[in-house]
Formats: sequence, structure tokens, C-alpha cells
Amino acid sequence: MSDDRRLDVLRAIVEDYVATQEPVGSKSLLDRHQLGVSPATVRNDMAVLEDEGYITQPHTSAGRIPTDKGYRLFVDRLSTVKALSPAERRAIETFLTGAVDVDDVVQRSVKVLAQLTNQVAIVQYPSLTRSTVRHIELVALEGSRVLLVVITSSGRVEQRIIELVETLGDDLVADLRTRITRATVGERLPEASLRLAEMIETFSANDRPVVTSIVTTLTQTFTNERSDERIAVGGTANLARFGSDFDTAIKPVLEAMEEQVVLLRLLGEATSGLSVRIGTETGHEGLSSTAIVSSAYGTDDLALATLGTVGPTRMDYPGTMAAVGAVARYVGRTLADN
Amino acid sequence: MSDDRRLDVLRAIVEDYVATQEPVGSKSLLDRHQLGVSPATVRNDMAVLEDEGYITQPHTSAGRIPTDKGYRLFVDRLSTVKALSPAERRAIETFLTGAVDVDDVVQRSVKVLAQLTNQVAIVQYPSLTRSTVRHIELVALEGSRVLLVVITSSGRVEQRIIELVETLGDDLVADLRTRITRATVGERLPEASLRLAEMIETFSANDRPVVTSIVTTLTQTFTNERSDERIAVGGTANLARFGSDFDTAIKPVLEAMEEQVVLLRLLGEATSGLSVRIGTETGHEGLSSTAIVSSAYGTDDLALATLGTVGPTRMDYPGTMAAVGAVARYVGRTLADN
DNA sequence: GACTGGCACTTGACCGGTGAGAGTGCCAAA
DNA sequence: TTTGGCACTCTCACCGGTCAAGTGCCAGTC
Repeated sequence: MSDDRRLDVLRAIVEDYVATQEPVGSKSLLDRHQLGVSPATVRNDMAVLEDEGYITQPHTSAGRIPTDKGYRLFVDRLSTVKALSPAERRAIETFLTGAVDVDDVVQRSVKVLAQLTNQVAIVQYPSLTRSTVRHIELVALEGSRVLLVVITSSGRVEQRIIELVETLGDDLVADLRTRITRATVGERLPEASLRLAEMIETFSANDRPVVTSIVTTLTQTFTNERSDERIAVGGTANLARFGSDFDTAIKPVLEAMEEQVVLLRLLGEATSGLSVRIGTETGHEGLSSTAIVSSAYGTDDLALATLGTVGPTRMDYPGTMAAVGAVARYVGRTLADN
Repeated sequence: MSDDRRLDVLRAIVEDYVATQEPVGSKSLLDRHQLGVSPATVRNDMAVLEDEGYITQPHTSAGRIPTDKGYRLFVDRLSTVKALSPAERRAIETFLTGAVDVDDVVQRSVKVLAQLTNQVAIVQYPSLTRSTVRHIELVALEGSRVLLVVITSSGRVEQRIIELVETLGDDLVADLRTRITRATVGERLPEASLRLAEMIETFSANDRPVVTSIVTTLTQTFTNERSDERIAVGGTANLARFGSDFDTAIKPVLEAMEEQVVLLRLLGEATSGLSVRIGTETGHEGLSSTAIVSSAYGTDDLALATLGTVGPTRMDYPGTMAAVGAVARYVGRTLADN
């Protein structure tokens, strides 16, 4: 028995099922694919594939549909990489080049990704903790207030206003500014926090309370979990493709989309390269008929964050993977450019 | 014939229909409300109400359901204001007081509003154009770059980095800072733009190109439509309540939620006080079985922006209106405090 | 004049039976 | 190893009957 043909059958089943959303039988499969064998042969192959757990039948006498394991094999070995059309590439490019700041880049990415894939798109904002400090500014405002501004390598700007117990002298502000700049610029944010902590020692006991409170605020900003976990979601109208039963198919996904913590776990670690998680592989019950295609994006060799799509397991994997990969590349490039 | 009783019947129909989601007949209505009359009398009243267009029947022999006109009358004249429970008040308060900045306030408001109403919540970010300038900072960065920071009365901080053609002298930066501050602080953003334009004339022809490019960027920031139109949406999982038919009931709403322009129109003008738009009153086809409860929020007598909820026309109007109003008040207060 | 009880009528929901269609598994033959 | 044939299974759409809910109308009562 030819192993190759059986894999061809599995590929045909996945493709047909994705296209038609209906269980595919031996005969209708041959209508769409020339395998050069008879329906009976295909049936035998199907029986084997079912034994091995790649496909299953909803009820005794219906066609077959792929299992998670079947999709997994398809993604790993059977799908051919689908190149994006020039029109799609151009769409991504024109969409992203108009962006004015990081927020805008993220929001436009979500939109273009949702449109390209017809799925729900998720884009994580560039991680703060993975960025380096590009510039730090320290400005005395009216009274005893001080404005702190941090600009990171990914172009993100964070600012805080703090109220000090006493008014700062101009010379101390200038001194602080240069010392803080020297200690932090070019460092990753977590390291910058350490440098700052060390720096406190170098000030006179007199100034130390004020310096400490400024440093504390900066450190908070550097390790700000809240903004490190920001996420944009788009294309929720595409949830229609998940199925018709709201409670079992759509609601769990909507609920997951509302929980940042869950979303972050779903996007997964920002490893380089494309990641596909199918059904139970998502590790989230309620998303058992859902697949997630995600990819890290970043500048050069530094992964800044992750983006991806959430769709039904019966999705066009090659197309989705191509789109996610392409958008990730373009976003990384756009952020590096600014 | 007593007009009062007929209104009582309408109120009972609305309340029952909202509670049960099922057409209400004369008998089952009397099971839940003591009107002191017989079913036949109620039937007569119902016939009149139907003639007048306040209720309708899905098919010849089913109970009645309110029409948009019926809900409108209910909202205008029949509903009694429902006070929030102390627990609900406390929930709002504790939720909002933890907020660290404007972004956080908005995001927490969306969440609490969605939870209180079990509907989709929308919160518009405080409008830039309605705020006044609280502080402007101008900082020379490395090379010929300049950082502009604007802090508005609503606590929002906007920043821009611009690349000038030539490096600025320290004295010019200081001069610019004081003059810009004098011209703009305390002004509404649109007026501040005008003051800035006038100010350009007062500089020497030599400095004018640099000043112009800085002023241009500031003006752009002041009248930044993109950030003036920012909106946060939450509680989409509550779409379950809209009905079971995805394509007609849920998809149009999801699509509207994705289009900021549509959302802004739906929230409506930030007039003070509560606004309720029912069915076709939303002016958006696809939302014909949807009602929007919105309210402006702001500091003192200045409306900053709008927030509200989107839900099915068969919603608990008194409860929703109470929640929207309360959240709007708390958000306004929170923003004023910071 | 307003309200009530009774009655005939309408209609969608529910239920069980039936037939068509699609698909399968298995077997004997090529 | 592949193929054609055949019996079998299961779902789904359809149909008719029954049921419950609700209505409109009418004659009678307070």
C-alpha cells in the first residue's frame, strides 16, 4: 500500500473540508481531485487514516473530517507554502507606511491582518522590557512636579508626572538628567532599572529621598506590566466563520478575546518563526475547535512581541500562515525604520 | 375607557417581554401583574395599543411585543428611575479609583460598564479639542531633534518628536518655551492653535522657518483627529443577548463596533444628559433591533466626550440608563481629580 | 359605557413516521 | 493491491396530526 497516496488523500480531505465546510466522502472527493484510483480504494485509505486518528466521521454514514492530529500533519508535512499575491503585498505595504506612531502601526496591522485572513487578528504592542532606552528626559514643571519621558528603541514614548515633596533646584535637575542618561541609554529596560538602583548611592544623603522617588517611578515605567501586556484585537466580525452555534463556537472566543491574560498566553512566547496551535494544542478549553497562527515580530534579531490570528481549525492554513508571516515581517521593518 | 390602565398594560408588556424574551399574551401577563381586570379587558386594551402602533404581534396568534414606538413611550413616560444598588456604586468606585492615567480610566470604565449592564460598552477617549492646555514642554534632544510634550486639562499627555533642518540654540529653545507657554496655557486647543499662528510673526525672519515647523507640529497635535476619535469597546461577549441568529442579529453589531466612524456617530453629540436611541432612531441599518444608551461625561460644565452601551431593543432600560449615568458621573469626577 | 365570560378560530411548536440520499464496510474477483 | 458491487446505516427533509397559547368577537352583566 502506497503511503504517499494515503497522504494525498488526507491532503485532499483537508482542502475539500476547508473549502466546503462539509464532511467529504470518497466519491465527492474524487470529483474534485484526480487521484487515478477508484472510490473503493479511497475508502480503504480513509479507513486506515481513521484508524491512525487523522480523520473521523461525525456519524456512521457521513463523510470524513480531519481531526486536530490530521490538521497537524497537514500543516507540518502536506501544505505547500502559498506566496502572497503582489496585490496583497502592496496592500500590507501601503497600509503600514502611512502610520505616524507605534500605536498607529499596531492598529493598522490588526486591520490589515484581519482583512487578509478573514479571521480575528491579534497584535501585541512592542514589548517594553525587550526594548532599549533611546532617550530619557526630565523636566521640572510648575511647583514641585516633574515630568519624566522615556523613549524606547521601538519608538514608544512613555511619560509620567510625579509630585515630589520638595521643589527641585535647576542644577539638580540638570545633574540628574545627565547622570540618568549616562546610566540608562542603550540599555535594555530591565538592566536600566538595575543601573538606576546603583546610581542612587552616588548622590548625597541630602538629595537621596528625591532621587529615590524619581528612580522608583522610572523603574515602574520600565517594568510596567500593564503597558507591556497591551494588545489590539480586530476583525471580530469574522467570527461568523467559526460556526453558527453562538454559545459553543463563538462565545468562548469572544470571552477569550476580552481577557488580556488569556490572549497573551495564546499568542505564546515570542519565539522567532511561525507557530501554529491547533485545537487542544491551544491549551484553552472552549477553543477546542479553534486554531491560532502566530509569529514573533521585531527588529533584526530582537523579537519585540507577537502577532497572529485566531480562526476555526478548518481554516486555510497555507494562506493564513503566509499572511501572518508577511505582516510580521513588514511590521518589524516599519518599526525599525522610524 | 381608562387611558391610565392602557399605559399600565404597555408597561407590563415591556417589562415582561424584557424579562422573558417571549411575546406576552393577555393571560400570562395577568399571572405576573395584578391589574384587577380580566384577560378580555386586557385584550381590548392590547388591540387599541396595537392600532396606535405601540405593540405588534409576530404572527396572528401569538402574544404581543413592543414596537420601537412602544419602547420610546416606555422610556419617556413609563419607566421609573432605578437607583443603583450600593454594591454597584461601590463596584464603580473601586474600579475607577485604581486607575493610573487617562488610558487606564477609559479601559476600566468600559469594563465596569459592560459588567454592570451585561451589554456592549463603548467609551470615547476624552476629546482633545474640548480640553485646555495645561502644560507645554519643549526639549532639545540629541542632534537637531526636538521633543514636544502637551499635557491637557483632562490629564492626557501627547508627545511628538520632530526632526528640524538645523540644530536649535539653547537660548532659542528657552525663548520658544516661554512664549509658547504664555500663548497657549489655559486656552482650548483650537484657540491655542490660533494663538500659535499669530505668535510666529513675532520671531525674527531668521528663526521663522524653525518656529513654523514646530508650531505646525503642535497645531497638528492639537487638532489630531485620529486621537480625538479614539474609542474603547468592551463586553462583546454579551452579544449573546442580541439573539441567536448570527448574521442578522450579531454580525451587523460587530461590524459597527469595528468602524470607529460609525461608532462615533452612534455615540452621538456630547450633549449633557442621557440619550436613548431605539431601533431605527440609531440611523444605522443593521442596528434596527438595537438600542443605544449614551451620556456625555466631563468635568464640571464641560462635556469631554461620550460613553454608552449598545444592546438589543429588548433591554432593561431603567437599569441601563442608571448604570450609564452613574459611570459617566464617576468618570467625570475621576478625570477632574487627577 | 365599560367590563366580563365564553367560544370559535388561527398558528407555530412538537412529534413520530417515512423516503431519499449519501456514504460506508466488506467481499469476491481481477 | 485495486476494483466493482451490494447490503447496510444514518441523517435530513418532509408530512400530517395534535396541542397549547393566544386572539377577536359577541352577547350578557354591572
